Amino acid sequence: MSAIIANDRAAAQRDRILCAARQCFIEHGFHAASMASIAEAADMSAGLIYRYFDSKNAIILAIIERQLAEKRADIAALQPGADFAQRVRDLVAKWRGGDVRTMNPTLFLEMSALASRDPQIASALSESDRVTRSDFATWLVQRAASGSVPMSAADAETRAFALQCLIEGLAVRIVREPDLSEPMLADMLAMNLPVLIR
Amino acid sequence: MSAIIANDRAAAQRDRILCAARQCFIEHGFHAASMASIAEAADMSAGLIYRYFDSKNAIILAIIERQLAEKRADIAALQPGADFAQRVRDLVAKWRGGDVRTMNPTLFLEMSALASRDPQIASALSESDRVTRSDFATWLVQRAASGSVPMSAADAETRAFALQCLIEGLAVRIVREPDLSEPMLADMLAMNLPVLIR
Amino acid sequence: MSAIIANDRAAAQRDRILCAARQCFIEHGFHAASMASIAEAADMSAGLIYRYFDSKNAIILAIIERQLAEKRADIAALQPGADFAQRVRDLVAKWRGGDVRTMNPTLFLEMSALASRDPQIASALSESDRVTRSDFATWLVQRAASGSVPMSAADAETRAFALQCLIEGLAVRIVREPDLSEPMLADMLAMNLPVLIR
Amino acid sequence: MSAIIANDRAAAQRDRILCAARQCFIEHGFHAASMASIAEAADMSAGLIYRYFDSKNAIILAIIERQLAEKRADIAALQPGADFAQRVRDLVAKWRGGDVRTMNPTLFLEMSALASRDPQIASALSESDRVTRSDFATWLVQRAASGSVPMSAADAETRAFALQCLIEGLAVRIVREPDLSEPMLADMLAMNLPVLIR
DNA sequence: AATGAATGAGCCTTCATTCAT
DNA sequence: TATGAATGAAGGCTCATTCAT
Repeated sequence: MSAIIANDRAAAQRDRILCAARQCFIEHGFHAASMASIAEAADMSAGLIYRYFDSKNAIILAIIERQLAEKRADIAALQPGADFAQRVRDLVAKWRGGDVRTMNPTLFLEMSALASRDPQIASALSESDRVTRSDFATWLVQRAASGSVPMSAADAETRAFALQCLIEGLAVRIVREPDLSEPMLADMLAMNLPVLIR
Repeated sequence: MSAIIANDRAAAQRDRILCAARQCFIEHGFHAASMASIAEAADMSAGLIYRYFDSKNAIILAIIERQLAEKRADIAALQPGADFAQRVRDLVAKWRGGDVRTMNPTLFLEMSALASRDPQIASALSESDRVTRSDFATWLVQRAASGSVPMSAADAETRAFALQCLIEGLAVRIVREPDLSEPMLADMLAMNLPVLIR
Repeated sequence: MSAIIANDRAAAQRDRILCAARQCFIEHGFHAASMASIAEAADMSAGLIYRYFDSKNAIILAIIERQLAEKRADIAALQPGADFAQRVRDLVAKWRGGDVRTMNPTLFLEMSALASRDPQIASALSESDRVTRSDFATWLVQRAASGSVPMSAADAETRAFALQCLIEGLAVRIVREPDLSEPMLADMLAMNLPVLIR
Repeated sequence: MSAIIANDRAAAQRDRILCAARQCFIEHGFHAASMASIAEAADMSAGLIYRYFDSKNAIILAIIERQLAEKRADIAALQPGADFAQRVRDLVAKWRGGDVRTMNPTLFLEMSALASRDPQIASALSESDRVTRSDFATWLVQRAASGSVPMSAADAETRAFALQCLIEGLAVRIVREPDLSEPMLADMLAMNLPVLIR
């Protein structure tokens, strides 16, 4: 049992570090955030971090993996009858509000940029995105099945793909134009979501 | 005329530096690309770069500004009858092909991420995006006017906004899933573009 | 107590750095002395210095402040009956002998030159000099009071001023003519000091 | 004759450079003044300076030598009956006024500090000071001879030495306390000069 | 488990100096 | 004679990482 306690402690420490790192990465970017700043944010010594992570890069990787896991969990939790448009609007609101638990758009962009340089990150992201899209397509098919008009798997995949583009494009927009007109955003979603998810 | 030659040389040097920097930034990211690596790519000494740019930051800024100018020029060159879907497909093809002249998707992501930390970059990007959207909306209105169904300015703006999201989301996709299924991409565009630009 | 030890260590490190820096500054001048050379003289890595001082400039400032404090302490320790002429001769002997604890004449000149460029140093020096002069004038008044002929405050200040000039001029001399004739120096002091301090 | 013209031109160029360098050295110090700044102040290209001087160090040396020559000329021009106290007051006034032609006090301090590092400069300064002192002692002897009380050579030398200390000490004072009380300065000179030069 | 002192490599930048023109 | 582009060597400083305690 002491092993479990120890493990729990280790997990908690890792978590403290990852949360602190996330904050620092969002604020300064992966490269500009120093281990010292992460240590300070995690309220521990810089040296201690290396007991839980091999390197700064390992922290980045862990953050990315955790992010992907959360995304997948979100989709798995989708109810067939969910009001998807509302969920997207909520998501964007969280982005704009700087919510701590949701994927941070700036971090999302940096993570993505990193993928074109680090093969490990690249395959993690592309695999995750494929799975996510597939999960979501399944959800679309089931939702359609419960309605009057069924949807083919291929059609669902294409729509899932379009939604990925739209939502991620929205993330880019939020970062580049933080004070984007709210009504235009709502109009845009109202115009596109019904077409896409039916 | 010797002044022109001199100016030409200076302009050529600046250009050499910017191209080299672009390559380095794409390969390693803004922060990880060292002035030394840029100098090597530009085939000159590191010190010489400072005759043409005040700092590494100034180079980043110059690249961003040039990128924005090109984007705007592209939109200004749009013909009313242009086959927009085709153009988007071409654009994506260029992204995938690593075209040197088009906006590089990875660079685009880093630039965007940078905006959430550097106010100067932030305002440059948000201003540029606003202008671009407005220009494109104008193009949409004119195009619609030449057809049977006119389009309100507000509607056009919303559509332009949606297109920004779609295209930039596509850029994200290309970076994260470089070997995305080509047909799915075509299907997606075929499904969405007609709705958006009419 | 471990805190005290830690603080002691930090203070000792700061001291090591300041001593090393002093040596380097004397040998090469403020500007020509590199952080690397200071680090080597202090037998530590260059990076470590920055744990104890914010910048090279901060080191210069610390050295200056320490120097000023010591000067003031010296004057404060002056006994009313002190043989001042002897003290000046001792001082000059220390200068010539390259004593490590006394104000180094070369450093004194560089510090002074620096004052005409750095406002912070300028005000530190001018303030210190004013205080030093005032302290010394007080000493002169008291000394005169214990004798038969009292001395006015203004008179004392003027004499203190003259002594500053004389001693600092002597410092300049020692630097510019290191092998100045010892007897002439003694004669000069014998001729002037009695007039000045009475 | 064209050779003479050429030489004149060369001399004029050297002079332009030295004046510019002097300004820069005063403003920024020997080390901090860049060749580029000197070139700009001399209104010529940086490269051209190297046609007239071997190196930055050579410029420093030339300035020092010129300074020494001027000092000696000043003393040689002293009239036996000159009001020396007045001359010293004038000198100090020029220092405070930032006169361009007189020896600049800050430069004087830097030059002196340099002497403890560069043997060439060291010997130039010490030789010059010795000669200057001797010249001035001769002047003192002659002046005394024209009065009622003759002065021995040794006595004159000691007094000349004392004056060097006093005046150079004054230079230090002016640099360190630019807004020194004018009356105190006058009092000090009135108290000391009569004793020294008789 | 935890600290934080210490290192060393590397970064951006400056600048004296050279040289083709 | 004159320019100014170009170089290369430092220089000050930061920071990921290690290690004695």
